Amino acid sequence: MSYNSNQHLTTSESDLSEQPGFEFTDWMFDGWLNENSSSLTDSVMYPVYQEGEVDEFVGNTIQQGEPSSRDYGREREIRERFAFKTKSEVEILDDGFKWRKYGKKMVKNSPNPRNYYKCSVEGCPVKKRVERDREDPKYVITTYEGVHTHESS
DNA sequence: CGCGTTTGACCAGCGC
DNA sequence: GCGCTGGTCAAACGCG
Repeated sequence: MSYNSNQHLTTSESDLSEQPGFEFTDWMFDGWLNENSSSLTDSVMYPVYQEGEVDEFVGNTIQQGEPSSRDYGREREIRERFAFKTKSEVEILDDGFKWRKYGKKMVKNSPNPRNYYKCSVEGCPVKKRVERDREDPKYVITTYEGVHTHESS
């Protein structure tokens, strides 16, 4: 756990539906750790990697599936990974961490690019991906991978 | 100058 | 092998 939610406004349904951006909170970490997130109307977090199983977005729901063979090899390293999607006009959501973009890719079956970010804090291994929901462009899907080795700044 | 973004090149896995 | 794909690197560039 590396986020001090007291410094930021709390997430609420109204905040998320009104604001183009949103605030990252402990709830998101806790939700996935408890493996069952509470739900907000416009922002739902989905655990995507737990106990060697991979859940994937299928429309608005999650389906469990086999981990890809690529993931198998890295299972231990990327245990801490989760995704959530947020209704947002912008993709740049300030979650309290400093990110450096290091790549952009067009992915198959989606007209939208996927952006790759890395936490710019020295030695911190955390990465995230940001892309628009393929069939509902009003939503932004963010996937976090790893655990911060420091506090947010 | 220091740091972040952009962008095409590069790489590794997989399927054929 | 070859080509496709998703992920990363890094050189160039932009900007305070």
